Parts: sequence; C-alpha cells; structure tokens
Amino acid sequence: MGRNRSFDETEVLESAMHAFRRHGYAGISIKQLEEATGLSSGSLYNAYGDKEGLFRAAMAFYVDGYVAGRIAAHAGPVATLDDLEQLFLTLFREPMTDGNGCLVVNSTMEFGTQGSPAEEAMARSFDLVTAGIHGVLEREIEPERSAAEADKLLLLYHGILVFSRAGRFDEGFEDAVRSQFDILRQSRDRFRSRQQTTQKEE
Amino acid sequence: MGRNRSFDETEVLESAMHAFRRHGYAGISIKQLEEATGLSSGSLYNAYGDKEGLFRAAMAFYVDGYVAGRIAAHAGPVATLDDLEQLFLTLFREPMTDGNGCLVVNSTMEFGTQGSPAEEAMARSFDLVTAGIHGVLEREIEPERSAAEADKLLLLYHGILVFSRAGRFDEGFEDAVRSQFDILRQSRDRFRSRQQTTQKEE
DNA sequence: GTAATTTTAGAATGTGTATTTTAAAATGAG
DNA sequence: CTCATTTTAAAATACACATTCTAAAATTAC
Repeated sequence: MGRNRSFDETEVLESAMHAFRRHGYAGISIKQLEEATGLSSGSLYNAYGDKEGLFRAAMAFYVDGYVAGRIAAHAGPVATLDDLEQLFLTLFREPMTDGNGCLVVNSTMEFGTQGSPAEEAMARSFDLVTAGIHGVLEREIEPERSAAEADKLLLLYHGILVFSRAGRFDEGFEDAVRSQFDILRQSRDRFRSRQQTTQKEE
Repeated sequence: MGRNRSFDETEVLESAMHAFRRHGYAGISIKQLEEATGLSSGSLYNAYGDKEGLFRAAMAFYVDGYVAGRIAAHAGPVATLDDLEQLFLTLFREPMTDGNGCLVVNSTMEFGTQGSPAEEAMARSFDLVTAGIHGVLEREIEPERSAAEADKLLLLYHGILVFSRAGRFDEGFEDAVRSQFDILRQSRDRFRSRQQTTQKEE
C-alpha cells in the first residue's frame, strides 16, 4: 500500500459543491476548482478522474447529505403537515439564502433534458422530494385533493428555488407559503372529522 | 453608405435565442452559434460586438417578443382569471414543451445574483410576469387574499418552468393548475357577490 | 460609373481550457 | 529498514475558445 490522502474528502466535496452551485458546471474552470478546494489539479484528477467525476461526486455528496437529510427530517414517513411547512420555511433562512440556490435545480436548468453528468443523483433528488411531499399529503389531507395539492406544493417549492437564485426574495413569498399551508390544514381538519364520523358509525 | 445586411436579423436572433435556451451561455461556443445562426463569426462580431452582445440581443428579442406578448395576451390590464389560467396552461403545450425551458429563467439559474450580461432585460421580464399576475388577481379576487395568491401563482409558474426544463412533466401538474384556478374562481365569486351586496346597500 | 463604406468569410492570434506527464515526497506492509 | 505504491505539485501538452485581422465582394450615394 502507498500513502494515504492528506486532504479531508468531505471538505473538498463541500467546497466543490458550493463552487458548482455558484458558477454552474460549464461556468467553472479547473483552476477555480483548485482554488475552491485547495487541491492541485493533479490531486483532483487522481481522486476524481476528471471534471465530470468531481461534479458527480459533489452532486452525490449534496443529494445524500443535504437533500436526503432535509426530506428525512421534514417529509419522512411520519412527518406531519407542520413538519412539511417547516421544510418550505427553511428555504427563507440561512444557509439557503446565500443566493447560490440548489445544486440539483441549478444543474437541471443548465443541462435540461439532455443528460447531465450526474443524471442519476439528480433524478434521485427529484424523486425524494416528490415522494416526500406526496407522502405527507396522502396521510394528512382529504384523499381526493391530495395528489393535486402535492403537485402544487412541489411546483411552489421549485418556484421558491428559482426566486432564491434570482436574489428576488419578495417578503410576500413566505406569507404565500403560510397561507397555502393554512388551506391545507383546513383540508386536514375536514379529513379528520370525516374519519371520526366514519369511526362512530361503525 | 455601404452594403446592407444580407441576413434576416429576426431569423438570426431567433435561432441564437433557441441555441442559448438549449445550451446556456457558458455552455455554447461561437462555433456552435455560427452553425445555429448560419452566420460566420466575422458577421456575428460585426453585428453584435461579442458573445455577450449577441446574448443581450437574443434576450431582448425573447423578452420583448415572447414574454411581453404572452403577458399582454393573458395578463394585460383587462385580463380575467380565465385568461390567466390560459397563460399557465400554454406552458403544457407546444411550443413550450421542447424541453429547452424559458431563456430568462434558465439564465437566472445560470448566473444567479451575480450579474448576467442581460440583467436589464431579465429584470424587465420578471417584472412583467409579476405585475401581470398581481394585476389580474387584484382585480378579480378578494382583496385580502390577492397578494398571497398572486405570489403563489408566481411561484407555481416558475416551478412549472423548472419541471419543463427537467423533462419531468407529470400529467398531474395540469390538474394542479386547474385546481388552483378553481379555488381562485371561488374567491372571485365570493368577491363579486360581496360587491353586489355593498352596491345594494348604497 | 466611381468612390466610399459596409458586409462578409475565412484565416490568424493569443489566451484559457481540460487533461496528462513527470518526478519527487510520503507512507503503509512485510 | 526496504520496497512497492500512492499522493502530490508543478510543468508540459494539446486543443478549444473568444476575438481580431485581412482582403475581397457587395452595394449604396452621388
């Protein structure tokens, strides 16, 4: 065996991820990635193969670490409507407000339908968010409305990420989110009293 | 005076705009822009100065032609809730479904808060859409709800553009839009009957 | 028709790019 | 300790890139 790596992989991937978030894939050079990570290009190429490999690693790091963690915390199998509301409200607070947006959504817009080098992790991220939101609403609100309301929330969520990246954070967006969740809570309450009624009849 | 331009400026800007829409700004080369527009780099540089100049021209062409036209048609000073719904539903039909998204939103995600070369036209586009949507709801629905509901629609609209670019067009999104506009129409009907009542009292 | 001026295509230029190579330093296994 | 193997930094490479230059062709004004 030879020598061990002297750099902290987590730190490198974290700084690479932020660099990609800020500049995009095509918009950043290896030189900038050397500066961001503190590694020389030799080490980067040795560790990740090429620019695409580093991008894939940074994307996997982001999705597995950040997205999956956020969804597990706010939209997991036992999450409530209030938990989900918190997921949306965190988008308006640090560290989501640095103006660099979400790596998955930024990269989606950069590459579009034609394959991104990190297609797999990106698809996984979209699936996580979609399933998390749909899951909560299926459990919490009136079944005949849950699919449409979940899709609305999904679109709302990604709309927020657009305006976040645009640096156009209207104060009202947070009110819009709260008002939407108020509506969903009304649906939840109707659903619950309906369930109680059914239970009494049995 | 010298010779006149032998190319159709509209055709050139249209094809450049589609090329930028597809590949982004950093992701496309002058060579690809020559192929897309049919012009040699000499002509492109003579007419637009540099890559940024061509981008600015293509963006202005897009915003003035497409965005402004769509907003005027579906969210102008006399537009109704139903007109606005049509604006949203056109996002699910040709030519918006080519997977290349909206040049303004794509570029917003590419450049973020740090200045895009076409910042001015992009800001104008966001302002047009924002003002159009807010205007319709202020006229049509209950005043205490109009701001929050307008912001919701604004976020919904841009969320759709994200999924459009992602090539992830769930059938349900169209239902989500219709269901949201059904809710807004209920608010409109309440608003109208309230106005009638007030009028009778006078 | 002539002259002035612009467009145009393509070659030329220089810079920035991703990537590979090189050789030395580091270090784990036996 | 020694040897094999890896990491590392820096120089080298080859290519793609945005941009400029060149000279010829086009065409308008007079």
